[in-house]
Amino acid sequence: MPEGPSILILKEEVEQFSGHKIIAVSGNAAIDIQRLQDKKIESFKTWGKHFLICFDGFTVKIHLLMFGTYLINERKETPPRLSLLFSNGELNFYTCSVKILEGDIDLYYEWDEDIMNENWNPEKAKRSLGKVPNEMICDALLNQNIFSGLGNIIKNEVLYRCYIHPESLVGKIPKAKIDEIVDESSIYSFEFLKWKKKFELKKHWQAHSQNRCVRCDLPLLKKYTGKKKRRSFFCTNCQNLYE
DNA sequence: AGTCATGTTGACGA
DNA sequence: CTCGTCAACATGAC
Repeated sequence: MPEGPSILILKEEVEQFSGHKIIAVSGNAAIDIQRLQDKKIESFKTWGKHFLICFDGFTVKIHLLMFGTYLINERKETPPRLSLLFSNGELNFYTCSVKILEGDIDLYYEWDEDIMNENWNPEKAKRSLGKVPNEMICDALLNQNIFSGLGNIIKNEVLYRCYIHPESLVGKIPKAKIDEIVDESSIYSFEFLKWKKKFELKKHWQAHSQNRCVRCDLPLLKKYTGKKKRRSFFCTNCQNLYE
């Protein structure tokens, strides 16, 4: 379900509840959910794939992992992990991780690591990449403390766009190419967001889950790459391997 | 019907 | 102690 852009869509969809009081709370989340009863939501925030419900003094962190879903003003048959009722509607989360972060949320997150945050700092990402020269770029891109919000789809599309083989070592990739990858990670994420809203995301995939290179027409290779062993789709003809 | 996937954490052993 | 590996979680698309 979620990479960073999908979580931004979630945030947009629930803004109608920001500032509202929770008039009933239920669910099977492993936290003291009654604590949310009658509390007013100060704001919704996101840090990459983390969805944050901020209250006075604490924050509920929701991570949808691979299969998490949510419904607004609708319910499923299965019991919700967390269900919030407001005077103007309801918000239900299923099969997700729910945790509580105590105190000031700014102490938990470096907002400038989030590739879709208005304060995203690409120079910081480049510095962080400089510290992991022996990692494969496919792993480094998925590192949430360097590219918060970047997921496997974005990884594959960015590397394809930049002509970089996923198993390239970070320290061997020319600096200009590193800059391009860093910039493209944010650019592609916002295109992902735009296409996802129009329900036409998959139509625009050039590498992820694709069989053939649209540039040279050769078959794409599918391989579980790097320490993270996530699926990579790439063209060994068009994407350069730096090792 | 079995396989696989937009993800992360924690346990365990070398 | 640290590293790598693996299980666990859990749903829906094909």
